[in-house]
Amino acid sequence: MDLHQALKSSFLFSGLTEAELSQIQAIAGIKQYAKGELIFAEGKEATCFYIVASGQVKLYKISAQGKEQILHIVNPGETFAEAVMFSGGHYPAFSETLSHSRLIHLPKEAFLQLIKQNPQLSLNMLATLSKLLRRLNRLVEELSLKDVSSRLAQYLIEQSRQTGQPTETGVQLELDASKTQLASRLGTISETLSRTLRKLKQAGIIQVKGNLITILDLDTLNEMASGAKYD
Amino acid sequence: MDLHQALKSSFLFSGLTEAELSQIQAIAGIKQYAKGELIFAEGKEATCFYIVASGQVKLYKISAQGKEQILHIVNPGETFAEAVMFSGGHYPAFSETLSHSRLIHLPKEAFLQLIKQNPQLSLNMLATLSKLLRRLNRLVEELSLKDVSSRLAQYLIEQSRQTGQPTETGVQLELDASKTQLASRLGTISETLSRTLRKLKQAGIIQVKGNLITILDLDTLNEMASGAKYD
DNA sequence: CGTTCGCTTGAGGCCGTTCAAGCGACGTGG
DNA sequence: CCACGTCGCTTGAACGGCCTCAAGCGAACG
Repeated sequence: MDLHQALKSSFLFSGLTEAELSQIQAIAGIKQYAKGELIFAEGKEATCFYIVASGQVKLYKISAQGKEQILHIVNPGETFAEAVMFSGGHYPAFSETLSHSRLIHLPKEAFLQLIKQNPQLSLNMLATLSKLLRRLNRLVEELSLKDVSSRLAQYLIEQSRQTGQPTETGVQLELDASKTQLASRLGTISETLSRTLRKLKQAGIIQVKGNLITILDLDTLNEMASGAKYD
Repeated sequence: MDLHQALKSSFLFSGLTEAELSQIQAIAGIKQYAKGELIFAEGKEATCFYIVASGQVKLYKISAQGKEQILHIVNPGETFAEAVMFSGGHYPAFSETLSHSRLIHLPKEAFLQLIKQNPQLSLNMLATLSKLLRRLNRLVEELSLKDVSSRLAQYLIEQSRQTGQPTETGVQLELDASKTQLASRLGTISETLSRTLRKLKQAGIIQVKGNLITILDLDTLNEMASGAKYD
């Protein structure tokens, strides 16, 4: 996927004319990153925002004790750190590649000029930020009000909706990151995730083979995701 | 504060001409709410967003077990539920007045038209959403990575910066809501908050008199807020 | 073949919640 | 004016979910 293609495939730029895309392309750059490379640190001065052309990026926070909480995993075609253009001059979290990645970077000031001139771009950006808000809203809800089982159940359901393959026994899904990363995303640690998976497996709700999971009992899983207690 | 004044004093409408303000005023309505009144329920179809003219509003989620997590407390001049205009047709949380309040409501569709025609309004809205994102980012960080003592310490520090009064012994601040509400905002319950306050009091870090709190040892409080463990 | 890495499993402990009771302030009605 | 209810807050005891620490295991890789 080249720069032009990548820009075109991103939601943020949908509905723009070729001429407008060219304007954006003119200020964009692309760069390769190795796996596990730091893109920016929390608190660092923000100069640009990013689009993932290929690979995978995680946004995360770290506690004083070293525990990590993943805020978001960014997949190809998606943007991140958009919000730095409109408030605050510093990145609010850490960002790191999960695999070999190619990232398009767009300088903050130049892009801000384009937004001011382009109403459609403004509206797309508003929609993008709104979606982020909803996602974070749900993350807060999960962390504060639900236990690990609920969060895992909810994640499995969502993942199965997006990438699930029906099989004889149930819907099969593939974890989109390592179990350690998943744990961090669910606001817990790998040990606890491992135990929780085992619990669901022993209860006959799911089946686990490496990072392939088959949902055997969707009804019970739905109940758990809603926060009901499970014995 | 009348409707025109309230609109004018809101950040969202800063930098607009009188003519533009009139356009907004034309589609706005105002309504009185008693204390504890529900403004909208989570999942209800979203028809408009709101500005607080007077009073106080809480946005919150509720777990299946009945535990409440406050996402945000909205004060006069501030807006809420803006994001419903750009993504999703349903309110993502509950909303309820904390005191007798007057709220301006702006119908979603009509306001969207104004935004499309007004670049400055778009930019203001982008800035508003960005701030919300930052706030939620921090809430996630606190809930996931910090214990109750840290969260309380951070809250006290922020509150003292905003509304603190210097006294002989230290900075005095007033809790902007009941302790039960504060607990919900900090992601805990009133019992735990009560115990945590007592712990800080006994350690000589703060002094508590009703909802007046004096910070005696800001240095230690800062350490606690950063997430360092306290013995 | 040794090392590293991701994952799993167990034991132990802590933080925060749940359940329960008590207290003072406040408002209402007898 | 007092009795009684409610409400917000506090305190105690006990439980439980999740984290910490520690060890072991298989797979990948140099």
